[in-house]
Amino acid sequence: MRLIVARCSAIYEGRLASTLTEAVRLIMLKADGCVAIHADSGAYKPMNWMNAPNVISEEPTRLVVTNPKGEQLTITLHEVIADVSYPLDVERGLTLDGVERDLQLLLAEHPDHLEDGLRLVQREFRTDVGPVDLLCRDRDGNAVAVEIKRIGEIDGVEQLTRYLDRMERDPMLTPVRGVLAATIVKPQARVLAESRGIGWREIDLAYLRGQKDAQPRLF
Amino acid sequence: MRLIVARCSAIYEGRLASTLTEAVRLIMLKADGCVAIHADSGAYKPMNWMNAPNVISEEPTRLVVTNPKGEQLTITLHEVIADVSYPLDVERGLTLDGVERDLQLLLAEHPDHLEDGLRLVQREFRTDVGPVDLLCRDRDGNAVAVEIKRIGEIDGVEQLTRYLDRMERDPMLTPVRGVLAATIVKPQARVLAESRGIGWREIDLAYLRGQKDAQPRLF
DNA sequence: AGGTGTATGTCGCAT
DNA sequence: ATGCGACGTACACCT
Repeated sequence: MRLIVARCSAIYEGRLASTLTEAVRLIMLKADGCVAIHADSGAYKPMNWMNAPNVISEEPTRLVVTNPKGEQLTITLHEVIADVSYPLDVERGLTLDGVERDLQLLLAEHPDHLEDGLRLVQREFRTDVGPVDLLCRDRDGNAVAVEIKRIGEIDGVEQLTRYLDRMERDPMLTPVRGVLAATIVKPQARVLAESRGIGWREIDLAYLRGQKDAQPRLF
Repeated sequence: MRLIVARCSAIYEGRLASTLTEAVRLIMLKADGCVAIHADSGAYKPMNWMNAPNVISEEPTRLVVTNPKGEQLTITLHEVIADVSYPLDVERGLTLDGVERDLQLLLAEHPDHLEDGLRLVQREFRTDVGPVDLLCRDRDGNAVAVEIKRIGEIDGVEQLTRYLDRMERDPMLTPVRGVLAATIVKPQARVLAESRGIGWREIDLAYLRGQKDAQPRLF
């Protein structure tokens, strides 16, 4: 990891064009060839950046970064204030918990949390427009397709609509109902879902976890 | 901008939970209170981060970052290799060129570039499933909904279809035609649009810009 | 390599 | 603040 603090300007030309006027900023050059120009605000997004792989050409007052797609970032160094390098460890240590996959596994274990009497048939049921998160049967034996999102938005309703459209054509499945399940279902997604006869349900992740923890003790 | 290179571990608890095992990484502390932990790969995304505003509590071997939403990042410092600070300039210098907003403003000024006799009624016309980029009337006085994209893909057709579906129900608007406008309209988007009776049009951004520059000289 | 779906997305702009 | 759409989205995973 090489860190350059410099008064610099920059031009990016690629998917769009941008110019960055002269100011003191941090330039990060990572071991994999990534380059990022950071200002003193905004943790996530650099002012300009180039993802690996890149070819970096270093001249006395310029850094020219080019990638195979033909995008180019040209950094002009007007005054270098610091230029230091440190070897960092190769990364392997990040684990996440609480993403959509976790929701899916929990609901697969407790489909009745969505609707009384619901039974799981298959997780990741394949259609030719993509996999449905959960295929279930309700208490009457009718098919129910469940689309799971961390946050339920219009996209999720569209996705589920495409699945339902395909599944309705399968005589083994039709009629199929759809349910959008998410920790939060946004208002516009509710409106769209309802207008299409699709159900929606907000999931209490903590409660579901409680169920999971409690279950083994019951037997 | 404070830069700490340290052998560290971290725990994030917020929208989800994550743990980061011990390794040498860069910790960025920005002037606005943002914090990011960067590994030596991936220009864009830190391993962990906290966006402003934050409260940062510094102890001898720990940094605890808390935001008003209750999210928390706890960084344990096992060995500090470097800890330096630099004052950076306040940022003001980034300009972009060629994005959707430009297209929208230009087409709002020159709706007739889309179709002869087209007049603008409203930009960002609101429906309950989101705003339509341009609401226009054609030479016969019928409503035309225009969805603008930099690159026209299937998503744009889906979006416009949703708007049209809602707008058709409004007696003040119906019948409504749809037009997808983009600098490039991809083949699949053309096919889907046509199959739904939606028009599409490729926009010459340079020509539109010329129009804009030329216009004042005409009067 | 290209397409699809997720994201602690972030960011800007609207109500 | 919340809602919503765009983004040089990035990124992982699949065919």
